[in-house]
Amino acid sequence: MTKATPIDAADRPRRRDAAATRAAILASARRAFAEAGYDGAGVREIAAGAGVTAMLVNRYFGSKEKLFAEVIAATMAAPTILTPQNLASPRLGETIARTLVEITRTGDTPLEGFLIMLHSASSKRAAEIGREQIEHGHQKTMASALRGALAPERAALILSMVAGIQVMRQMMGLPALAKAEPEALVKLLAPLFQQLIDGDTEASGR
Amino acid sequence: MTKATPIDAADRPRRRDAAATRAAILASARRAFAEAGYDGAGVREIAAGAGVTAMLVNRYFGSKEKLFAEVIAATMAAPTILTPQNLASPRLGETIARTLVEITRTGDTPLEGFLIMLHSASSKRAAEIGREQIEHGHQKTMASALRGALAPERAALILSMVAGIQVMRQMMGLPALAKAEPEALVKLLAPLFQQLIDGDTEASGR
DNA sequence: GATGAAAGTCTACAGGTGTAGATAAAATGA
DNA sequence: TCATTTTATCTACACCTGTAGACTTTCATC
Repeated sequence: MTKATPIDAADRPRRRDAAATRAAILASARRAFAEAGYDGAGVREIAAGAGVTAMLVNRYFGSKEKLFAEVIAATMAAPTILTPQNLASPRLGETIARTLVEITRTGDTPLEGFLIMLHSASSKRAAEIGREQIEHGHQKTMASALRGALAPERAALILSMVAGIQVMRQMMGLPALAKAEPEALVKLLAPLFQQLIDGDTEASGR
Repeated sequence: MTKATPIDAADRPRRRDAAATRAAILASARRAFAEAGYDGAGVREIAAGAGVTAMLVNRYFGSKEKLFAEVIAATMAAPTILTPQNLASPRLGETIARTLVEITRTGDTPLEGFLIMLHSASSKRAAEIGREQIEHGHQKTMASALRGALAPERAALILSMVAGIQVMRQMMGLPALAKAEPEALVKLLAPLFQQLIDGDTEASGR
């Protein structure tokens, strides 16, 4: 046998380097959390993925909870489809839809933070950490960029739709979505997103 | 203090009744799974909620996994907002939106099956059970009731939106949604659902 | 009232969890 | 080359998990 099941550059007996080890643990944790959620991913498993021992994880991050918080913060900070500059695009609805469909098809990383959060939402503490990050990292940013009434609600609904699609397509693997023609989904979703972005119609009229 | 924390009719030393005990366990399990998910809810906890011992749970249901499957089947079978007869309504979009908003506000039971599934989606086995139920209990029913092209995809997207709102409003507790004016959310959501129901616009035009 | 079956509980096990403290190995300084 | 500090591991501990087998209590029927 070669080794255990190491990740990336962790297969060679990495030279003692605190920063690199920390990064390796963070990367392994990110992957493990995305796959199994907060409760499902064990510290020993995360450590093994980074090529170290479980105890080192706590030594670097204090506790599993703090490690999770840092992973969430890191993944949420990465640029996603929901960046402010994207909000300037004219056909933003289609952009969001297309990116979302593509990401949920390939399981790409830009929305990994969201996925981790969804997988971990059953844990109360993890949900709390995730909500904080979503609220400050996405919802408020989007809301301030949207014009018109009910901006916070509209922003939150956009995030809800993203979350819903991720749940059904990536987590549940609902065949109708998982095997759907990507372009067809984009055509269906684009006007929905656009509608929430514009916030037109009877949003003001009572 | 009265007793421990029993449920419903389990506070009085229930007369020995297999059917009633089974039902009590099922009810307790339903509540526990909805709150903590498959992994989060323990057999002992479920049993305590029904006023029995953990071993009795396995005696009645074989295993935790089988108990979960039965809970899911029961909650999914209950009538929800997504029933076929509702699909005949003219302003169905608004009906769905209003019901969804109301249910996610009060935490009412009609969508509890969905909530359980979302909380349990991190467990692979639980997700598999849930997907099967969703697919056959909702998605296919809806799809066959929808007219026009891409019916399966549109049905799945409606379910995705329901799931997304539940996640953000009930599980994450995103303030912008949790504290939003119900009627405002309905006004925002109704046209989105209606659009997926009608399936009009450029769905056919390429 | 005794008997047999049903309903429920007790004890226990093997495995897993996160984490604390002491210990070993490697790198860096003198 | 020796000493010191950093980096990483070993051992261990409480606790919790789902579940199996033996045991005790209650009920219904003869």
